[in-house]
Parts: sequence; C-alpha cells; structure tokens
Amino acid sequence: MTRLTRAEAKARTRERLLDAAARVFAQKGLAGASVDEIAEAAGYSIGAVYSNFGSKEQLFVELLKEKANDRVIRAAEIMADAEPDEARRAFSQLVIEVADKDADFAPLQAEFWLYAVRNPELMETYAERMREPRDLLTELVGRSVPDPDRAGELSAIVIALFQGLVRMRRVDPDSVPDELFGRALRWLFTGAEADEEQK
Amino acid sequence: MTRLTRAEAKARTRERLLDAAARVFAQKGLAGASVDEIAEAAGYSIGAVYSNFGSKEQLFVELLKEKANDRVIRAAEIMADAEPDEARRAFSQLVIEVADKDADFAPLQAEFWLYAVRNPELMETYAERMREPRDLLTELVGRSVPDPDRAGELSAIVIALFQGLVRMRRVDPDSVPDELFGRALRWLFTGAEADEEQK
DNA sequence: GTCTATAGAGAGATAGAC
DNA sequence: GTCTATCTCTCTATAGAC
Repeated sequence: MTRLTRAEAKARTRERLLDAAARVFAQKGLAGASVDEIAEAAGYSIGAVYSNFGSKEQLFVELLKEKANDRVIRAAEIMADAEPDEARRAFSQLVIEVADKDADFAPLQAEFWLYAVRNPELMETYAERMREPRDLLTELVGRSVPDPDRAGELSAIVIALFQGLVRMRRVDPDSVPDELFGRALRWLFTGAEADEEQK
Repeated sequence: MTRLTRAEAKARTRERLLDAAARVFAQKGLAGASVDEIAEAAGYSIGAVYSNFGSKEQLFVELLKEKANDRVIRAAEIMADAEPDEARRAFSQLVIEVADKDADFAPLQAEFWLYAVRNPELMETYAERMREPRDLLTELVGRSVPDPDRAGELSAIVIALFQGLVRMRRVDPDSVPDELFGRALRWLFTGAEADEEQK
C-alpha cells in the first residue's frame, strides 16, 4: 500500500467527481442536477467540486472533453480486432447492451449534444471528439470498401443509425428487435457493394 | 371581424403559449427555461401560464402530447403522395431542411426523449406518439416491400437514421453531405431487396 | 485540498385585483 | 381569464476554518 502524493490525491478526487458527474448529469440533466448532488454522489462535499472545477458548467465541459467518446472509442477498438462477419454480430450486440444495460450512456450523449447545439463555442470541440470514433470506424470499413469517400460516408451512416436505434430501443424496445442493426448493416453494405459494381 | 367567445379566446391563449413554449424549451431546455420567459415570449405574463396549465412540467407534457410528432406526421403525409424515386430525393431534402433551417426541431425532440427516459410513466405515451409517423412510413414502404415485417423494420431503420443524421449534421455539417440520406436509403432498399430474392 | 456556513440571486407557484 | 405582487424554497458560488 503506497502513500498518495498530494497531486495524486487531487487527481483521484477529480476522477471520482467526474465519474459521479457523469451519472448525475445523465439522470437529471445539466440544469436539473445540483452541485451538491454530484459532490455527495462522489463522496465529497460542495467545496471539493469548486476547488477542482470552476463551476458546474466547467465540470460538465470537462466531462464532455474527456469522456464523451470513451465508450465509443473502446467499442471501435474491439471491433477492429474482429472478423468482418463477426463484426456485424458484435455491432448488433452493442446496440442491445448500450440501450438495455448502460442506462446512462444515451442520456448523457443527448445532454452533450444539446449543450454543443446551444453553445456554439464548444460545437467544434464536440464535433472533433465525435470524429475520433468515426475515423476509427472508417478505417475498419475501409478493409471491405476500397473507396475512401464511400468508407467515410458509410461510417457516418453506421454511427447515426447506431445512435438512432439505441434511443429508439430505449423508449420502445419492441420496435428495435435484437438483430435489427445487424440486418440493417448487411442490407446497407450489400447495397453499397452493388452500387459500386454498377459504376 | 368576428368576436371571440370566451372559450375561443382561452383556446387561442393556450395555443400561443404552447408555440412559445416549443421555442423556449428548444433553446434552453425544460429545466433551463423559466415560466416567465415562456409567458413573455407568448406575449402574456406568468398568470396566463398557470391558468392554462398546472405547472411548467404540465405545460411541457402537453406540448409533448400534442406537438411531438407534428412535423414528422406532416412530412410523412407529403411523402405519401410522392413517387417512390422522388420520395428518396424528398427524404434527403428533409434532412437538410430540418437540420439547417428548423433550429428548434431536433433540440426539442431531444428534450422530449430525455423526459420520456427520465419519467417512465410517460414513456409509453411518448412511444405511441412516435409510432404514429412510423406507421405512416411503414404503409409507404409497404408499396415497394410486400413483406409487412420487413416494411416495419425498414421504417424503424429509416426513422432512426433520419434522426441520427439530422443531429450529426447539426454539429458537423461536413460529415453529412446533402445526398447522404438518399444514398443510404438506396443502398438499404437495394440490399433488402437482394436479401428477399435470395430466400 | 476539502469542509461548513452563508450570502445572494433566481425561479416556481399562489393570492387577490381587475 | 389574465395580471401584479409576493412568498418561499432551492441552488450557485464564496469565505473562512481546519
């Protein structure tokens, strides 16, 4: 058991606050969550928040900058190691898991998006964070789709569809059966391939 | 110029409040918007809100119930009169218009969805409202896709993709070129058709 | 670096006038 | 049916103790 330096202790507090903030913001929203709630959820009191972040809004922005694409990036990395066929199944599974198991992910993404839309000065930052997982996906798609423009377009479609289906399943599970995303991907790539040959 | 009855005057006030609420909630969110702001935007004062709606939250719920799918329903109706080929172009155009011109639509949809996720007692109501435009679309898709299950699945995919692309274009326009949605639909339906023949 | 206590502002909701 | 005035509570942010 090693002693923590002052800097390490502060970093640990910071991480705990960010994790707690992610949960509370997901459940109550940026405006609906109180600083007190977040601090308490992290096991600290208000003061800890203000000594680590300037304000509630700055805490939210830090969360957006550091964690907005964590899960998506990690998912993309896992996909990158899978076989093409297997990847489709894995993607379908991902919609189910994210929609059914991770209660906080989609609402938090929605909060981030709303904040970006309402605060133009952060929009580019947000867009950049979202481009990272997309670029990873584009690379993955590029293995079976030679044309780089097509690969980019397809990955944009895949991500938009993923987000849309996750939200839809969250409020109306029956409308998004387990294999729907996988099926959509098969149709999409079959169609795109046919299109390519036709040229 | 005809005189308004008492009931008509009240109905008019109610409508104006709902319209103003749509704008203000879209721009500031449910928690971020104040009742005062909404009343002022409608040209009334706080009292008018409380005499027509029980609370800020009830006003929001009324808005969700009455207006959540207005635009989508109307869009679906327009599509229903178009030729299949023309419909794809019209859909693509719709993404652009909704994302670029109607500043309030997507944020308000996000607010509605977040509210439904956070308030389970309203989730089914919300899901029903969203099923209406989807059913219209299913009928439209049914013209070219005989299997009703397939038609239902395809319309779920189309709507999820539509919402996803609108949000993506809103924060990162370059990633969603004008014709992307139309192209995605062509690939999707081509692929689904090929799938059907294969059986 | 974190906690406790508090100042100060803002906003939801109500009561009574018109 | 709508407006004005107000009551009340909650929450952000800060100051000072430890």
